[in-house]
Parts: sequence; C-alpha cells; structure tokens
Amino acid sequence: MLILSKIIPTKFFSTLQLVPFLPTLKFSSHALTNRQKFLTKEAVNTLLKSCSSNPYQLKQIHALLLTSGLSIKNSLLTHLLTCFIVLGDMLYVRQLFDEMHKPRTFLWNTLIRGYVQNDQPKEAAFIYKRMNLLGVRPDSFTFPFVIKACAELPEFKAAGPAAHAQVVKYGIEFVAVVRTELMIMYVKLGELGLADFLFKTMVERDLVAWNAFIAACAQNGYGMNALALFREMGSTGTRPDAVSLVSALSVCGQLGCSDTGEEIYRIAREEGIECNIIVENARLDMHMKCGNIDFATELFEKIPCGNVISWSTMISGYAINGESEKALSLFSRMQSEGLRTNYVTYLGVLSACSHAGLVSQGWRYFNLMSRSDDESIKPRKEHYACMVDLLGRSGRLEEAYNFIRSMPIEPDSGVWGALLGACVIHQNLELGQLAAHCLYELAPDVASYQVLMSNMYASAGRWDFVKKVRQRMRKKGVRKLAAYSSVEHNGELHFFYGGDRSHPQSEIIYEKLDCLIKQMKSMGYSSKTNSVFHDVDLEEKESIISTHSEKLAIVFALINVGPDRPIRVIKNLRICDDCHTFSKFVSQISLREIIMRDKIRFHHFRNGVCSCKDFW
DNA sequence: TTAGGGTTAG
Repeated sequence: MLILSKIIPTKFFSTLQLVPFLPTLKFSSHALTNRQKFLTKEAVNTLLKSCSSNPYQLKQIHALLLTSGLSIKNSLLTHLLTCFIVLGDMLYVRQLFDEMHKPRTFLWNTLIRGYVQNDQPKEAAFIYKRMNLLGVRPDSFTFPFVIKACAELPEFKAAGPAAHAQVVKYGIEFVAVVRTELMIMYVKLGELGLADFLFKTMVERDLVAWNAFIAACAQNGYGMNALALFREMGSTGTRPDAVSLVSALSVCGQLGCSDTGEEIYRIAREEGIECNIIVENARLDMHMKCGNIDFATELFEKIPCGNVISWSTMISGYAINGESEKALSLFSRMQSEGLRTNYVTYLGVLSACSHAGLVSQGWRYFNLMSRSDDESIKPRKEHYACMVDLLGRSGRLEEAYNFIRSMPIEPDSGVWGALLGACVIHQNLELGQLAAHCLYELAPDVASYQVLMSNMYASAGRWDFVKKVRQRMRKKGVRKLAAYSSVEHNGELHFFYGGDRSHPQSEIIYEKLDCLIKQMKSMGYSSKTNSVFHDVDLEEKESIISTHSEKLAIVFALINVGPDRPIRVIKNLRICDDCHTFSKFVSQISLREIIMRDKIRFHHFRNGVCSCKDFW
C-alpha cells in the first residue's frame, strides 16, 4: 500500500478498492499481499489512463508489475507501450521491446507503429527489416504502418513498391486497410495511375477508401483530381460525410474557387453535417484563402463554439490578406477572453507582423512565447524562420543572421531559406551564399531554394554562377515549377501559363493586353525587367514579361467576369515586380478590384493601390 | 492484441 500510494494519485485509490473480485489480473506484489485482492483489467487500465501523461508514474507502475513476479497480460503490455508511444518516449518503448524474450508479431507491429507515429520512418523500416531477418512473419496489421513509413521515405524511392511486393507475397493485397495505405503511398509518390488502379480494383470500396483517396490527392497538390473524385463519389451514390467535405473544401481553398466551395458547403447542409466544427473551420479557411475576408469574418462571428483552430485560421487568414491589424487585434481578443492559444496561433501572429514589416511587434510576441511557462508554445523552428523572414524582409539582414547564430536549436532549411529569400530581395550576395551553402547540405532537392539562388546570382549579373546552379539542378533532376495563374469563372477553372496561347480566347486576350499596355504606357508605365532572370537582351526581356501568366489571367477575367464582381487570380509562385505594377494600373484604368493570391500572400488592388503597400 | 480518411502554419 505504501508503495502504491506513492505512485498512484489518491483519487484513484478508491477505484482500486472498489473493483470487483474478477481475477483477470492478479497483483501479488508485496504492496497488496495483506489484502490479497484481485484486480480487473478495467481497473488496471483506469490506473494506466490516470497516469498516461506522466512517464515517471508509468515507469513506476511498470516496475511494480515486474516485481510482482506475475506474467503481464498482452493487453496490458500493449496498453503500456501505447502510452509511451503517445508520449513520444520511443527510447523507453525500444528498451522494453529489447528486454522481451521472442516478442510476438503484434509486439513488432506495435513497435513499428510507434516509430511511424513519432515521425521516425527510417527506424520503422529498419525494424521491419529485422523482423524479416529473424523470420517473424508479418501480418495484415504490420503492413499499414510499414507502407506509411515507406511513403515518408522519398529518398528511398524503391521502398514503397518493395513493400507492395511483400503485400502481394503474403497474399493480403485485398485487405481494405492495406490497400488504402498503398493508394495513399502511391499518390505521395506521384503515381496517381497506380493509386487509381488499386482503388478501382478494390473489393470493398467503402467511404473511408473514397475519403483516403480524396484526401491524399488534396494534400499532395492534386486538387483537381480530388474534386473530380469527390464528384464521382456523388455520382456513384456514395454519400459524403464530414471528412469528404473537409477535404473538398480544403481543395477549394487551395485552388481559390469559393463558388465551388459554397456549392460543396450546400451539400454539407443537405446531409445535415454543417454544424461540425471541422467543416466550419474548413469553410472559414477556404474563404480566407479566396480573399473573402468580410464574408469569412461574418461566418466566424456566427460560429457558436469556435475552437483554437477557428481563431488561428482567422488570424493567419488576416495575415495573408495583409490585414495585420485585424490579425493582431483578434489575437488580443483571444488573450483577453482567456482562450487557449497554440504554436500555430503564434505562427499566424508572427506572419502578420512579417507581412507588414512590424519588427518591434514581432519581437514582442516572440519574447512573449520565449518567456511563457507553457512548454507547448515555446518557439519552434518555424517561429525562428518567421522571425528571420520578418527581420530579413525588413532589410535587417545582419540582425537576422545573428539571430540564427543565437538559436538554441539547430536551424533547419526553413530558417536558412528565409534568410536566402531576404538576401535575394535586398541583393546581399555574401550572406546569400552562406545561406545557400547551408541549404545545399540540408535540402539539396528543394527546387524553390535552387531557383532563389539562381535568381540571386542573376540579379547580381553573375551568369557564371547561374549556369552552375542550373547545371546542378539538371544533374540532380530538380525541376523548376512552371509558373501559372488561374481564374474561376462559372464554376470552372481557367489556367494560364507564361506566353501561353492554348486558351480558346487567346486571340482576343492578347489583343486586349496589347491595348492595355499601350494605354498604361501613355500614363507613365514602363516595364520592370529586373525579375527576368535570363541572360537575354532588353527587348526579349520585355517580351517575356509582357505575357506573364497573371497578365493573361487578369485580361481573361476583365473580358469574362461581370463588372459587379472583383477579379480573382491565383498564382502558384510569387508575383513579380512588373506584374504588380501592371495590376495597379489595370485596377485604376478599369475601375475593377483585383484580388490576387500569390504563393504566400494576397494583393488586393484598388484604384491603383495595393493592400501590401508594395512591401512583399 | 495491434490496422485505413478530415481543419490552422510551413
């Protein structure tokens, strides 16, 4: 009793004393001998649950169970391991596992699951390999996790297909859970055809399989495929649930098609699931990502029980729309109402500061986080990256660099990438090269960093270095993302690439574009060719820049979208200097509002002025 | 005795 009272909170003592005499599990430890009680499985589970967030107590319970001299039931052992997995203490899980004599398959499965759930896919794959070497036969419970691990190992491209081969070897490729994981894995690898084949040939194609496929597409840049699947699902008579709707809404946010998004929300109403907070949050986010700030605000105020995600969504939404004041005042409201915040909330707050160049405010929030007693909101790598972005974008490059050097945690590619981005804007070749050097080590395959480097050298006129970077990209097979812009019109998305003439209205678009540029030139516009990073003459630079995708998209919208509606353009990369000026002129000439979302933020153009105040 | 799908940021 003495020992127990030390490790078990007193309030659970009564639970222990009240349990019925069901001999599911017997404690014969010294602590209980004088009472000779038998405990039920439920009681032990209650006990474990009560301590499940305290590794110290859990470890003591485990020690007590061992000294009791009794064999521990499998259910209890799994529960115990699961507690440590949830706590992220994989070292202890591994220690327990290694102490076991000939662990059975389900324990191997638990260990693999632990590594996967704690973002250690390499370890998971390693354990699977060892399992094979020792001749332990994997089962249908092993593979969902092994496949998931393989999908997280893009550096071993063959791992996923190899796992698939094993699945076939063991004859479990038609087990729904296993097949679903395979589908998700192939989508991540970009093999949509294979994923589709697995889906179409599934024996039990249930709602979860549909949702898994839709979500996998939605989360891996195949938004159009996700929407097509969502529609196909409806036409085959499978009714969507909250999960399907959330994925579909998220796609509409990514693609910037809020008309389609509202259509999807109407389905939620028809199905009677519109009061689900996750669906409501997805709708808020969708509107924020489409630039519908006022409507999203109205919806937000009407949500009866918003959670931390609703608030964070709004804060980040205001931030990307350039409404930093609204973002910061909403955060103050959260604080004054005593609402819980989390690390994502702070990312929104810092990004609001960054988009508006509010350096001293940014420092204030960052220090607030650092001083917090709550461990969960101590600054993480992402917050450091935000601060580097804020300082760097404001031209304080040295301060940003010193900030990185003072970091208590190892800076990652996000942090160095933020510095590199700032160096490109402020043309600091020296620091930029330093950042580039680190990025070659940390993220050699990320195209956007290589493009930044190449652009930095190009604007400094160092074409020899530009050539080097491009050669390295070719050698590594790193491909630059082609720039495109899109416009939603009558529920359909129209895509435009630079210099693209494939759109059926191309002729009239180019004609109108020509007229506009002439008119703008008479008003003082001259093209800014500083963002053409090719070693070509001025005339060619002007020609490249005059048919950038966003210009084509804007003109398309001018021709087609009714004058009572704003022009909405989504761009997959950042807007260039010239297109920014162009958009300001167009908003002035045509008296139309142009809402353009680039890769990281919105630009709302009205009467020749942009909401970003030319700071982006 | 362990298994598949969803929202905020980056």
